[in-house]
Amino acid sequence: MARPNEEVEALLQEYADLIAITRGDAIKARAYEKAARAIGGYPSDVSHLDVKGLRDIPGVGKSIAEKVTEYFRTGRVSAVEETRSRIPAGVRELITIPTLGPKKAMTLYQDLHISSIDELADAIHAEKLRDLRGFGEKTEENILHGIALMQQAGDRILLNVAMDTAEDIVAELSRTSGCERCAYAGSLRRMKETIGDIDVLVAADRSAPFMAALTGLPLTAEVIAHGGKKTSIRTTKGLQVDLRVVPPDSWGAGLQYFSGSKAHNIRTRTIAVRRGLKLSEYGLFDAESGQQIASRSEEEVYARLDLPWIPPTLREDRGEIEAGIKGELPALVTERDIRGDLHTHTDLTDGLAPLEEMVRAAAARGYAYYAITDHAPNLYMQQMTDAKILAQRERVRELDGKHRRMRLLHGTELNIDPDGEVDWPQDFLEGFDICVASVHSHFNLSRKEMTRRLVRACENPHVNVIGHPTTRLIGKRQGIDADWDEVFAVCARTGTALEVNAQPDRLDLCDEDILSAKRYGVKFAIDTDAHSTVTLAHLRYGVGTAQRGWLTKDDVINTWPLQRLRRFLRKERTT
DNA sequence: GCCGTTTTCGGCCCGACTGTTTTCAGTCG
Repeated sequence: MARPNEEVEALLQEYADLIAITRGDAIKARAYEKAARAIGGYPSDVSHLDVKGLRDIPGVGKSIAEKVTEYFRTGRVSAVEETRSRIPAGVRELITIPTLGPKKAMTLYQDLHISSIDELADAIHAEKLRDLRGFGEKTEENILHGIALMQQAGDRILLNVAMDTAEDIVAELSRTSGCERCAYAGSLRRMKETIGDIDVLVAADRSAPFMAALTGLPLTAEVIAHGGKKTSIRTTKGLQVDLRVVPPDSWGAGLQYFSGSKAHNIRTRTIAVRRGLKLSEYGLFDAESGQQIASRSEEEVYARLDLPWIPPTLREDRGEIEAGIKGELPALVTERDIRGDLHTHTDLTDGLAPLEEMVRAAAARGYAYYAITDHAPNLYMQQMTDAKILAQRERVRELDGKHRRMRLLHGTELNIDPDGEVDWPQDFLEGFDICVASVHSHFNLSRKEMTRRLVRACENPHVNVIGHPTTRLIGKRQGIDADWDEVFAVCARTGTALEVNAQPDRLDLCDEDILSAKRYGVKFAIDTDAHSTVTLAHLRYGVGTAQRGWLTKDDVINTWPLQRLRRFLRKERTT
């Protein structure tokens, strides 16, 4: 997707943050935030637009359009530079700590000259915050907890950020002459939820041109190591990329080796050793004679170990070797199996694109059906009303089947309140084709209360899918605490699907929870929760996560034909 | 800063919760 849009989004968001931190006009800050989001979700490349074209984007007026063109003309925006010079970058970093906002960050900077997360942690431990107005014991505790949460994610970055960079690099190296094969490997190929560094593999006779191509990329900020077999760089975003070049006839062995996981590779190497073989990144060899037995493709390497090819998303030593030996590997769900998205938003609530645009973009993805599920009234900021949702339903019915014969489902994303109740009474819910229900508040109930809350939502005859079930935000918020075994059992019993939310900072349920839930016979919905046409493409991350949870097509309700899906959506209600 | 007009200024997503205060500021969804 258009990278320039993301650059501008980040820049405008930064400016909005800086305005908020410097106690500037809050409404102005919000205007920049809104424009940032609009440009981030804008479906075509904004670097090709002039001021007039930019102003056609909702939320972008004269001032912001001029800043955007200034950015593409000069690589910088003077107004942003000016504000940056007054506020160290570390102060902005402070507001990424959950519960710490712009006001507190500015107080910390002005009164204690704190301008980094480390300095803040030190200051708390030295009890320097005690005298600050607005800061108390609990605040210190919350900040430290927030910092701990962020450190748990460590230096790892979200899947989509790594994927964008990796795909750029692979595309670039593939164009380099002499390239026989090129792919990313490592945890990215296994679709782990966060990525430490990017591994890229090239098959070629000569390595030098590829090493040079990598170190010469515009995104390369620093060369960490530069050799004949391996080169490591750090990107401008601080992400490490390791490139390895192997001879073409070692491609399969190299890809297998560098895809990992470590635990999986230990198992495959042990199997090799037991057979008098040796497995390395260069191939499978006879241990005694050193004769090369297999190496050209992954399939060939696995086959000589009497294993079927194992999909990378399963390679975690979580039973895939045993399943492979028995010929019981699951036929994993793929992106192509998905017939429709069942959780999406429009600009009627907090989405960016109007209904028609979302529908058109969904149809372009080849979906057979598509659900629109805007927020329900209890999420107050969304200002939903009965009249608005019913008017939307009329328009959905009009558009049904009009784009590539794609069928439309009219739904909503309900809010599960602390008692497990949802926004609308049963007779009103009856009018929806599908209801997703999610937790959006009261994250800190006791385990018992939270379990009861989710169980009651599942028992609601109109609730079809529990959206982002744990509500975790990777690196930001821990998931809610519930007796998940009980919840999974109730989901299976009531015919309530659990969502695999594909937003890269959610991936919720996560792979391990999916594995647990599947044992109870739960069904799943892989949804994007898209708020723009662009993010419909995040589906792949949901599919990757589902694969890591060993899901097959049959486990996932939105791979089913519409008729079967509709039967599922009726739950136990008899009609 | 943007938008949409009753075209040139007034409104802009609203309410809950938390922790700090002693009546409310800050953060979040």
